[in-house]
Amino acid sequence: MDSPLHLYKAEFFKTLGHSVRLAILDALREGPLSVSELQVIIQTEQSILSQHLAKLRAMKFVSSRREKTTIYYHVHDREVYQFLDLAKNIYVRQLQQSQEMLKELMPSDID
Amino acid sequence: MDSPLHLYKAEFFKTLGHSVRLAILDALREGPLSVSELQVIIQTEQSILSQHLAKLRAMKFVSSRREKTTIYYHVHDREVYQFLDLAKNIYVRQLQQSQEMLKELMPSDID
DNA sequence: CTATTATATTAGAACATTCAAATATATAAA
DNA sequence: TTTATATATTTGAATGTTCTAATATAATAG
Repeated sequence: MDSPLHLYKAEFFKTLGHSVRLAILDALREGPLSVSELQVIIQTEQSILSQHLAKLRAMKFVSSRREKTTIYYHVHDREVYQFLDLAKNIYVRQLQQSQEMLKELMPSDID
Repeated sequence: MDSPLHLYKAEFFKTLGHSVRLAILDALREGPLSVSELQVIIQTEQSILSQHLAKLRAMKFVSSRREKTTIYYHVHDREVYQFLDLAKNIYVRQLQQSQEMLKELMPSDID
């Protein structure tokens, strides 16, 4: 049951399971950005950003190329955006459902 | 940057980031199954299975209904399968790429 | 060479997740 | 009731992840 492939799949999703890493992928939607450009957008410590980039690199979500001292990152396989958008459909529905449950509970009194 | 929605997205992916939970979703592809049926398929401790089912329930990936003493689980939103299949395309390509890199390194000698 | 800029890596503390075992709950049958 | 069966929850130890701070590397300019 816990075949290497199952474990790999789990790693794939774990890699996406962090808000900073999702923010990085979002930021790279329109094209490559350097680490310092990402730093401005994502508003996070240099070393934290680098660590998260390392995880995305390890899982081949992103690749980098150097230009003088600047390193530019880009998304390796643009299909991830289709994938992230499909995910969005699903979790938006999940959230809406929670909302509806809340509304059903709320309207009368708070108890 | 770390808005509640960003954090929710991350939780969504984290929930998928475990081989047992992925195996549960896979097992439920063809329709509902009881916990004991899942236990046979996934070959895991009762309490561990229950704990993972709880996480999938919390994130609304699955719902359950009771029939006498048996509890049947089903996938809440079948679009997750489209989504999981898209994910598969992506990580299979990622794996292939790693394979190619390995082959490029191997053929000559081991050093 | 040395200093500077950009980025990466490492080490350890803080925090979160998972697992295993024990216990709890819910239903039905006897 | 009591017992049996199916599943869920709780607790603490083991393990894994993230963050912070410090240090390392790589390229260039001076």
